[in-house]
Amino acid sequence: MSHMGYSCLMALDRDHVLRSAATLLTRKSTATMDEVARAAGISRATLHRHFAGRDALVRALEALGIEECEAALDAARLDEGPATDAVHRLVREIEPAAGLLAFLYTENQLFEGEVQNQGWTRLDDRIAALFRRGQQTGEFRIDLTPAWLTEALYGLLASAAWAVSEGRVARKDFTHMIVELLLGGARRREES
Amino acid sequence: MSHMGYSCLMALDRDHVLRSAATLLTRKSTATMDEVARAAGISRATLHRHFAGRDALVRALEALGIEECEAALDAARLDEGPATDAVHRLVREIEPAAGLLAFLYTENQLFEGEVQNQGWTRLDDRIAALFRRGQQTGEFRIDLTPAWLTEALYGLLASAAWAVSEGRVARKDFTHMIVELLLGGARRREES
DNA sequence: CCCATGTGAGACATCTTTGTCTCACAGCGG
DNA sequence: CCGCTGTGAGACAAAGATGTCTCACATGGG
Repeated sequence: MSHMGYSCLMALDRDHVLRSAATLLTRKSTATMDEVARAAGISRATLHRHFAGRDALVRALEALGIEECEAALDAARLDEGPATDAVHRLVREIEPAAGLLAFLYTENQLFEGEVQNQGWTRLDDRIAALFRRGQQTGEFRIDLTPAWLTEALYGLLASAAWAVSEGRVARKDFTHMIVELLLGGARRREES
Repeated sequence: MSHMGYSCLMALDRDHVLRSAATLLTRKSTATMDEVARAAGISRATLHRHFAGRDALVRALEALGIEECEAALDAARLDEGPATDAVHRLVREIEPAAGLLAFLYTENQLFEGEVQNQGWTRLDDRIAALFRRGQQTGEFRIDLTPAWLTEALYGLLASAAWAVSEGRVARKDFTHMIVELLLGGARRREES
């Protein structure tokens, strides 16, 4: 059966292409289809055989980003233990996807009018639920809304991804910087 | 003298065009020159008479953004009083420019290779200096570098600007949300 | 009134990107 | 060896944005 060989190879290639595209577009969000193809080591024709067009590619990247985020959220076990620890696990798990996430986050600013991908709202809800849980257990303050904390998390992830890629901060500090700022803020804690 | 009438009108128009463009590009960063012109109530030809091309327009917007930030930093008197209060004043003063800033912040991610506008590094330095001062006075923790805090401030400003423009958070909470998260974090303070 | 200046409308060529198509070639299985 | 499949290279037209130019018009000052 040629079908099996076909679909397997295509699937592998498709995933490889997708990840190459993610890496490239993370750095240069305006990269052309030709550049994307070149970065994946294939020709533009073959790239078009995988993804009908640029829109399809971006939507596939969106699906990949959502998928990786969902996986990160699952791995972080947001429902278990103190919300504080859950946030820490979340950031640690989501770090590898931060670059892609930053690309999609800014990309989505253009889709203002269009339909919001259901996957994002689902992610938003899961993350916001974590913050809400932290508020209910008394770990988090209640004057900052879960929606804002979720948005802020995205912003910090994007900022940190860019800052790391430009060498302004060390990659190894990624999780620590985000978690500490998000949870603890810049103000020095009083010794208790 | 036709020169005076000319330059005065042009200067007024130019500023008006620039602010219209800022408003539009803040919402839709890929707006076309024609849309920019239409938004400013002028024709594409006239827009071209003010700004040689799209690059020139973006660079003028960059200059405007830098100028407004500098003004905000001046108005915030970063050197006076507790650093905590200075951060608060800074965010309050910079709020009107947050949308433009968000546009330029993401736009700058594309200029990775090119020369970094000296104006940005100057702003970065002034803001980082504020955080460093706060660390020296013992107000701020020292395990978060001034560079990261500066970057995080940009990220939070952009996130908040987008969240407000999409109605996910209330505009009146803008300053409070950013300042409280940046300084205090999400974790609830122990009652002292 | 007349003219200079700035403007709007639109035509136009150019450039870039995109999407489609064709053709030749390499690899692999039968 | 033959044929099938996927690929690369390139040509091609279409679309969109940009930059330039011309021309008619309005307006305001001399």
